[in-house]
Amino acid sequence: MTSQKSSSARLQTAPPPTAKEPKRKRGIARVAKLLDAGAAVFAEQGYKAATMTEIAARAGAPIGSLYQFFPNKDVLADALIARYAEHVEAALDRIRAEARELDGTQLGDRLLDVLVTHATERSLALSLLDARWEQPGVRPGILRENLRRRIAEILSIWRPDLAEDQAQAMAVVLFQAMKSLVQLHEEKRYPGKAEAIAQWRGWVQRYLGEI
Amino acid sequence: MTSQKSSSARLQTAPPPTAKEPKRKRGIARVAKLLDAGAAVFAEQGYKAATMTEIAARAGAPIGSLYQFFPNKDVLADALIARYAEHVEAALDRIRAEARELDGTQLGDRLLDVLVTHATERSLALSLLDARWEQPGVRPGILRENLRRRIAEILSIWRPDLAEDQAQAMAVVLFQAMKSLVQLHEEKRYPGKAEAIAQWRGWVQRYLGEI
Amino acid sequence: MTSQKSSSARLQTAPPPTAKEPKRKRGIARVAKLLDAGAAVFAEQGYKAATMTEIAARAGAPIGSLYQFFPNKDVLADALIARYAEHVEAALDRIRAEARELDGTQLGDRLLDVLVTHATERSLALSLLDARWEQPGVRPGILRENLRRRIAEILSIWRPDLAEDQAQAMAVVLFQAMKSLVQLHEEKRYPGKAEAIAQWRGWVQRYLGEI
Amino acid sequence: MTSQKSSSARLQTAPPPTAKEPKRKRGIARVAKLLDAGAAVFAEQGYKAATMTEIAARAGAPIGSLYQFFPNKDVLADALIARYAEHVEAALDRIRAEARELDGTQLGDRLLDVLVTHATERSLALSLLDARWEQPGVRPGILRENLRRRIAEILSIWRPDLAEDQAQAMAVVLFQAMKSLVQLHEEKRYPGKAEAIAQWRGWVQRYLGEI
DNA sequence: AATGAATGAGCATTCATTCAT
DNA sequence: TATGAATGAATGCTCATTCAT
Repeated sequence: MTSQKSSSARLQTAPPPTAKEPKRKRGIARVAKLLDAGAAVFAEQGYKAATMTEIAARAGAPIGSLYQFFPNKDVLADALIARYAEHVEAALDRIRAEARELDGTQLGDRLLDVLVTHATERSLALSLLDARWEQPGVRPGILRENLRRRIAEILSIWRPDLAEDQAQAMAVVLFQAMKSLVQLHEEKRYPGKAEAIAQWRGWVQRYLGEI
Repeated sequence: MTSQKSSSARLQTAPPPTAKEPKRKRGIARVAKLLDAGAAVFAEQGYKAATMTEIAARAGAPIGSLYQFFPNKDVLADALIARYAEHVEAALDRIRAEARELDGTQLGDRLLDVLVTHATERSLALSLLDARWEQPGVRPGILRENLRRRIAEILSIWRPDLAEDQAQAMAVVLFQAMKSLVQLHEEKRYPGKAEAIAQWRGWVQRYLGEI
Repeated sequence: MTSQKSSSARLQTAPPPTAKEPKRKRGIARVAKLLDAGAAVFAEQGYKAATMTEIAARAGAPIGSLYQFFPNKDVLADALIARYAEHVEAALDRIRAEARELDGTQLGDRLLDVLVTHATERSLALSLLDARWEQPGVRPGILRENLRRRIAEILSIWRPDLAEDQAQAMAVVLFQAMKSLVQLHEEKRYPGKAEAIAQWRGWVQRYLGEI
Repeated sequence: MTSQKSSSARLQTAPPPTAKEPKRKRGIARVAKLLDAGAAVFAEQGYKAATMTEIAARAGAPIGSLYQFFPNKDVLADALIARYAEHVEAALDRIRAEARELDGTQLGDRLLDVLVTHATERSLALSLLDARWEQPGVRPGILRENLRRRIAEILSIWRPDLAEDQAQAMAVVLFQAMKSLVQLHEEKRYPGKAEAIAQWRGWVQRYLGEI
């Protein structure tokens, strides 16, 4: 009575659903549109409030198409995280490659830019990196962990004499500062915004300069 | 968000629904319990995922009773914000009263503590102060604005020579730092947590010390 | 991300959903109507094809009401089985009480009547007792097992010298004969129906008479 | 069940969709595989729960290919019935050819074997011959009618002095007994299974022996 | 006034069927 | 002709809110 799918489903655990790679040109464009729409809606409304119907509508796609590629809401969210993670990790890798040649001010700037550029994804970042969402073993937590580790690595390359746990703690601080800057950017308009953002940057630069 | 379909709505503007003030002792206690339950559930699940039924259940109250005092979910959320605002504003007022006698380190500590103490409400704070909740004219934005203004006032009292827009920008930075510390606290457990929190505090103290 | 309900749900396994007992008069009547509608629709269309919407509509109830009492389709089906089981088991108990005084013809007739009377539930029986539906540990299988055991008991009381496994095998045969008679009754109209039903009865009577 | 909304349907009656006869060797093999897969899936899950996608997948064929030969689910089901009917009718024809030389025991055995052999199709038979499915003018009813008529013919040949309506009623009884034996076989495992099956056979043999 | 059953719009998801490639 | 992506109506189920008791 309980779900009972294909007979095999009773024996082997069904494979965890994953995003399907589009094969034809049309599909690739559509998946991109769906991801964009998903990013926008998740960012605006949060995971729970975002509706698959609205995401599909905003992508100009029928609901069935959305489900063709992303068999459920979780998978879509994961795909979004993965896409975002790629950007961010690539950016961090680039910084790492040149870390040795940067001074504190430069490194601070470069790190802060990682999350702040890509205006499109900035507000998604807020959702994705949010510590709430948490469910053990699920993506956002892994992403945060991952990013913090990469930042710590950059710090260790940058100042090889830094103790490992020092680098770790600093990475946490820096990562928080990076997210905070996004928050400062994203809030709609408030007195002192521009100046505050400038101060925040300066603050981070000094934090690294003092090492 | 407010759906409001009472037939009269077409003719006269219906009065905006508001939380009902409890009159008797019994009511006061019940409202407190409902608010506590609401805070807990909103904090755990977020606004959308929180259900009125669970909130009532967790308060040990019948659902009808919940609606007696809070005619809809929005009103409950607003009431939660208001209650939280009271705490926080009171705390800021206390700091303001003694601002003149504090040095940078002390002021930093005191400000940071404002959001971090009250462990119960800490994760609610994250929800409430989140820039994403935004809905034009709705509470969280007003609260943020309000708190930033008060912080600016404290700064002006503390360093009377500070230009007004300087104080304003610093207030934005400090408020962001305060929220960030809550985030650092609230995320479940991650390497470097304790040390990072300590560094964050030190960072804020220095920020104020440098003035 | 996966469902995440009340925080407790993460720790304790959520209690398996069960039918809610109606408390007020209105509810009792409504539940009865819902069960009748469910019986009709399940009987006509089978478990999978039956839709909750149609069941609610046929009971003249809004869908929400259906779910108020039967939190999901499985629970409704289980309740139906339970209701049916009660009738049938009671009928078998009555036969058992007088088994000793019956001759083979009488016992055969009485057993055959158990499933055939209650015209309303006759076609539900076909669904419920159907060996397909099967899913280990789920109701219909348990019901069949149960009924066969009771029939075997009746046989043992009726002819105390019967070996236990003899009684068991005979119970299987008789139970199958009982279900078959329902099938003979339920098929809409076909040549020879009345006479065939009579022969089937006679056949069963002789089967018991020969013991 | 047939939804049929081609625009032409409003003007000319659309020709009822039918299974397409495969022309080439490749097609014949593929159709056979599709039918096998269909039989398996329908048998396991029932008509409604079986999905065209799974049937195609299990046949290793693309879904488009399935629809090439069977323009909708009903047509596939009908084709399955037709294929099954052929087997069974052929088997009955063989019995008819030698009916005159059989005694009751032998005839009973031969008839019972008709549905019980072909283990693969046994559980499909349960689905196909099931009196629910009924939809006016649809295949399973016709098949049942057909089989009963053939059984009646066999009886008339076997005992030429049997009145026609006597043969008819007996055919109904025998056909029911044949289906019941399949049910006894198909139910997974239960105490007394083997012995009950033996008794059922004996019972049918005696039924015919008494004529 | 207090309660909790009743309501139904809305949500995630499935799947028969079509049709562009 | 053969394929499998695309489509959207239909399904099971939830939950804010109302209202009879």
